[in-house]
Amino acid sequence: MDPVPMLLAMTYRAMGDQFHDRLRQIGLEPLRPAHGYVFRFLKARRATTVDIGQHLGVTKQAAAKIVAELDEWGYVLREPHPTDKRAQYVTLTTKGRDYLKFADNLWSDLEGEMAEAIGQDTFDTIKAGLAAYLQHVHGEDQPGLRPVW
Amino acid sequence: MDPVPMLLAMTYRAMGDQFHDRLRQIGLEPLRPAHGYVFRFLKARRATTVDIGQHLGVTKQAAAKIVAELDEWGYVLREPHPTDKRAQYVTLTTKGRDYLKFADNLWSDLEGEMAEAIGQDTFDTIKAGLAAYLQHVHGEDQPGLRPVW
DNA sequence: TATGGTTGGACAACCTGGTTGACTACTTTG
DNA sequence: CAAAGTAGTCAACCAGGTTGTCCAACCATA
Repeated sequence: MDPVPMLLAMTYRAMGDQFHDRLRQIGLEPLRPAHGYVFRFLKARRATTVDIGQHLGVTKQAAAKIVAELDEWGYVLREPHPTDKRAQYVTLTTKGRDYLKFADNLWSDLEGEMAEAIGQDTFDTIKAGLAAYLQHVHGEDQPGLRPVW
Repeated sequence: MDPVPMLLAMTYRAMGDQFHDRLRQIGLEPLRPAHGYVFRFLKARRATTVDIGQHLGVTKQAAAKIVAELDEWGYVLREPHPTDKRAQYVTLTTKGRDYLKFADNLWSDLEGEMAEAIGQDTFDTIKAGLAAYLQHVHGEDQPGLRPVW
């Protein structure tokens, strides 16, 4: 039997490919995973480019490129920070929120299909088990590990 | 709760980081995941560069680069194909087999720690569940999806 | 058995998503 | 109020892939 990380990677790819294909079928431009992470992050909080880089675990320069793309495509916009003249808050536009909502629905469809294929109990155990493991290794704090230069 | 693919990715990264760190601690050069895939593939069969690319899901050119590295570092060697003068079989050296053995032990250590953290039953269910899901989406054949130009 | 299509491998140019490094403008702190 | 730290940008570079092209060898078939 393959070691768990290989199973994780293969499952991730299998689900990701399906996600991608269905977005394309519907004619929605398939953004990259990092964009999804950003949307999900911005949904819950106001954040600067540096915050986003921190969360993604990449440098602020890399984060800036991603934000610039999303801005250009109309998914986010940058507004001046109320108190810090250097900084900008990045916020989701309506287009961004709609995309996220759509993607979330699609993810739950795919999760549903997975649950159907392997059994709801098994599915639930997987989800809870992985979450518990992450809790165990990371404690409370989110992954963002690497320094943000 | 995060959608399953995010959990998969985060767990993958968490385990991978630990794997990487421990290899470094021991002073073994940490190869990239792709190299591990190649070792595991070569353990079971004799294969050409094209076969490897097929299995990794990358172009034969990309596969050739990886094989060239592994050759240079002494983990594999290329021998003439017995019947096809164009082709070469790529085979693991002793160094390659030792590395794989060591890595496999490390993986099972990490799996053991995961099982301890979340419970053996849960761990077993995750492993079997993911395997079942992959079986369901891919059928018998391994992932190698993209065309090998 | 000659021939035309296919395949393994190599070389080169290029693309993408990241990195480091340096710099400016602003903020925070001692 | 000076010194250290931080948000953001620009630019150069790097790694790991991609296309595109080619040659030599293979294979099917007429």
